Amino acid sequence: MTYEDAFSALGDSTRRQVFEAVSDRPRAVGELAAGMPVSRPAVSQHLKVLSDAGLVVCRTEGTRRIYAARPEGLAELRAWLDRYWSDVLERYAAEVNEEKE
Amino acid sequence: MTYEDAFSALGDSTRRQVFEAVSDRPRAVGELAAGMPVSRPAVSQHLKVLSDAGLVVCRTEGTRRIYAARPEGLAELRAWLDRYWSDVLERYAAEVNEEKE
DNA sequence: CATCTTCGTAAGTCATGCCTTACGGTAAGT
DNA sequence: ACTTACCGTAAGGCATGACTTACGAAGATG
Repeated sequence: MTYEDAFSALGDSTRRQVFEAVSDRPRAVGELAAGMPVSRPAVSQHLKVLSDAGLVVCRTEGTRRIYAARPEGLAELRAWLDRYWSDVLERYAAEVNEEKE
Repeated sequence: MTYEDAFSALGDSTRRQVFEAVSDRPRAVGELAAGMPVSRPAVSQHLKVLSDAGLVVCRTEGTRRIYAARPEGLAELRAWLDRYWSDVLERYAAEVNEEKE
């Protein structure tokens, strides 16, 4: 939902791995778990966190759940980071100027 | 150092708060701890993590350690996110096209 | 209808890491 | 030199959360 949720969600290494896998292309839960060192339920739980953070979406296909990356989720994070980055640069420049006086 | 370190570091809520405080303007450790609900050593430990991740830098001023945000750290994260975002968009567009066939 | 596949959730275990108190070290002031 | 201010680190307690196994639900298959 917010950039904070995105940071918290992507803060975990395994969860980043899951997110990168579904970013490559949409995948089912079992397919994701097959390429990872953790169990399928663990992947399911990670997907729930990513979903709550608005980073992935899910569609049902028979008995399978296909998860895909949600571009808007990354966009929020990107927007925040862009604004924050320019703020930091501004204040950084101001600091350097003060230093010179 | 890498974008992964940045994500891990900013994944914690308290640490984000510390980082945002030093982004506003450079501050000493005690000054940071004064405006936060945790102890000074806790802030010190968070600053170490942020420093290892390349997100903050430190200069000594008498007995005080002044911490400041490091723009390059955010830049790395931003660069990764930009590239990653465009990749996701590409693949997302490709998915939509396949869906239409 | 029976079975198999695929998955989410519950319950419990266990490790990660966040926080605290205690201590030592360096620099400035008197 | 002694005291004070400021900080990093060590050690330990403790909560959060990541992981596992077990179970039940929903759809496909025969």
